[in-house]
Amino acid sequence: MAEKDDGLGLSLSLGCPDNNQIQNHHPSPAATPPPPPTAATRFPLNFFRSPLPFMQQHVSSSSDAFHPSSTDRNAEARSSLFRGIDMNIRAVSVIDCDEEVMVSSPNSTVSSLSGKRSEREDNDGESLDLDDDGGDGGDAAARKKLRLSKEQAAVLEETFKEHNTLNPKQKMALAKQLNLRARQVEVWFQNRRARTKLKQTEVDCEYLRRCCENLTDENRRLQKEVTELRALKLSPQFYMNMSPPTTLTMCPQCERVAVSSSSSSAASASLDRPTTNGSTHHHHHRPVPMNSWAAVIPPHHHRTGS
DNA sequence: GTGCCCCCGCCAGTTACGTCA
DNA sequence: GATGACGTAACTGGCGGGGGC
Repeated sequence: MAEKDDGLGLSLSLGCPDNNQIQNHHPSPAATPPPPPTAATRFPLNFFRSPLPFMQQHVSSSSDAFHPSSTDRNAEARSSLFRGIDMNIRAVSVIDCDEEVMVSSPNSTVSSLSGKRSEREDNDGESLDLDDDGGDGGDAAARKKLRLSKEQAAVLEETFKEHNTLNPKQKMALAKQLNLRARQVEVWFQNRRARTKLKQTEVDCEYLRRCCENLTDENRRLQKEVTELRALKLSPQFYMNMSPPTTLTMCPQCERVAVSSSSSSAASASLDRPTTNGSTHHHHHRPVPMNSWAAVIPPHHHRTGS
């Protein structure tokens, strides 16, 4: 499938994953304000998650500020016990919307009515009766799909950019504004989050693939270098006059290893990853060579202090 | 304090419908 | 008009968290 704008404003266009790009591509939700609505960033992938799975943090709590009070939830739950049934199953709602039925027969033949699902259904009063033409009987009409209008989709998108989750009040308000049912708004947000996550996964995969390629190249280069050095082992004079082609350096603070080379693209070999807060690792002011060239380093540089 | 139950929101996976080439 | 691919609305089942008892 050809790469195209999917309406999410997402693409798989990744540059070389150097630190800058990593930073730019995976901005921290906390540190980075929502980007301007350009084509590429209209709906930022990292709206609610870290760049890669191994850096992913639990995000569902990010919307805790919007979570309803228990009073609201219980009130809604109580009232929902007596509410109607979703438009898509009204045609088969041959059972009474009786609290006792709902509770005691959670696994009735009408699976859509089971348990919390039925209780969750909301007939928001003023919302559209989307199955108005329905009632045409038969299970074939059980699910009727609605295509959201462009205006509705646009409002939902705008709202999603502000919060990727909604509390019940926000959901109800939005549903009322769009003349939809709250359940539809809820479903839209769930699907939207899923789409965002899927896209982010694709981006992550692409990023990791490029990292793998770069490391493979670097490994190949180093193997070649080893071979060359071994070949030169018998000519120490040449060896001594040779400038070090590659230096493995280690941060004395965190003992991370980085590769720098005067002859290679050092950025491609960096092993630093962006941190979860979007900042890169602290600067390595005094890299400590780790390879054979490290012989020139005074011994005290390697003290660990313990 | 703890355990149980209920309710809720969310997610992953799936189904089914609408659209388009 | 039939068909397959694709996007997406809607559904299902499970899980974890919060609150009440």
